[in-house]
Amino acid sequence: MSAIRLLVLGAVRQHGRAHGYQVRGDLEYWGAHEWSNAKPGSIYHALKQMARQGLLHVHETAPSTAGGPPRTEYEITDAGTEEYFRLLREALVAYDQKMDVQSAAIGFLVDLPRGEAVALLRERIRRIEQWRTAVTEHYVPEDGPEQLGHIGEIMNLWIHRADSDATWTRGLIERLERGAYTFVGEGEPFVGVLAEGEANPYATGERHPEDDR
Amino acid sequence: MSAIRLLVLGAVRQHGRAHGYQVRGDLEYWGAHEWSNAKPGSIYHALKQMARQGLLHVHETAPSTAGGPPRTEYEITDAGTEEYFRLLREALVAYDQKMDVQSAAIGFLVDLPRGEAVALLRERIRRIEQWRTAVTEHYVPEDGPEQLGHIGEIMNLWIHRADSDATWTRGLIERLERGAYTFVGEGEPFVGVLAEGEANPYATGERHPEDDR
DNA sequence: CCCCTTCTAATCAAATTTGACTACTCACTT
DNA sequence: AAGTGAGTAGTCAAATTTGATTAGAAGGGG
Repeated sequence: MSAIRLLVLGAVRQHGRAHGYQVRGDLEYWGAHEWSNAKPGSIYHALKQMARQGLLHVHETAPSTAGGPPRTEYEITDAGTEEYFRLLREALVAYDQKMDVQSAAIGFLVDLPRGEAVALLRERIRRIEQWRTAVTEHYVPEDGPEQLGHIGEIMNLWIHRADSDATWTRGLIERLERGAYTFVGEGEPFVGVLAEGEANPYATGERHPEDDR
Repeated sequence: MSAIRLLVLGAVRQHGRAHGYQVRGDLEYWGAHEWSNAKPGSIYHALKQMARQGLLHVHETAPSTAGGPPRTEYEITDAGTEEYFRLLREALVAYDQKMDVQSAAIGFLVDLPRGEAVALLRERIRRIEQWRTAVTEHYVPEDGPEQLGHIGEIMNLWIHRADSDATWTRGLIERLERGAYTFVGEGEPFVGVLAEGEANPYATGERHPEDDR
């Protein structure tokens, strides 16, 4: 699955109550439109879908205070909160080549108690190592890896990525154990949302380097 | 874009003439169903779509020789071949966090002359470095990276990945320059396809470790 | 001979994603 | 007074992706 549900749930939750454009703004602030499918269409779709599934509650609201069509506000429900934490925990432990879910999870990491975050990251490392062993055993033919020819390079790439990812995760754990960042219940939380009316330095249209792909 | 078009075009091209199930088998042999969206539905859809766009030529063929519904065979057209090489070159130089396109490109690397492959990989490194610089400058706020709080870890992860990817690419270039693998025009090519009737050791259903995600 | 499983080959509905487009307001300019 | 551009908020059709399901043939056991 993609990261869109986690991202949208998390963004709505941080605001308490948010309309689509606000969610979109937050995710742009995070740079999420660069590394995930957090584009307008996907965001609005996810909001509607999750509202239908009872994860979000819909408030019909007065026409916009600042131009544009009337906006619909959403609020996270209990079921939504449950789903949010389920997705977050899963995203943290799951090893996957796809960056989007992992990046989203890092963004919401501080919603968990520090201890649990560290524990989940350790579990992540364990799974990466397990994955590595299994893949190595599974994809190396009996007659030696040469049998695969250049196709073996694909596996090589996976392994390299997995190792690099494990290393990075170890570094993060270390930083967290040294007390980096403010986790839930540790005082004034860091909020990655834009204040009302604050300009978004990373908004779309400013041209990011990645656009050149 | 996803890797499905490159994968399907490349698979059909290697066979000269192939039906959907054959393409599916090849991609499974490569492990592509693990790291890309090469699932039955997507493969058959891509075949039809690319046939409509003139990249593939359709042969209506007699009912299957071995059970199941009649199968449709496809052959790559000149336009398809052109598109194939365009996609392949693009995939090799483009830096993207998503593994699927890159893995697919590595799988078809030997369809290019060795010299060009190396040149494209060098260009890839150049782009990764450029991306790295741009991202670093762009996402570090004036008041120091601390402003971003734990959100900065997302950027940290990207950078780590980019560096690791560049390192891996350098390693591959080195191996290629030492003469590894057989490229187009260098004699008997390595074919990553299943021979008629050969059992697929990596087929779906055998349970791969990654399934545990 | 009938039932069950496996393999072959593909299709379909539903969900998601994309990219372009609509429509409205405000602040300026010509 | 009309036009332009930027920002706000969201919709829509088309394309793609997912996951389940269909359906025929072959093989084996009872």
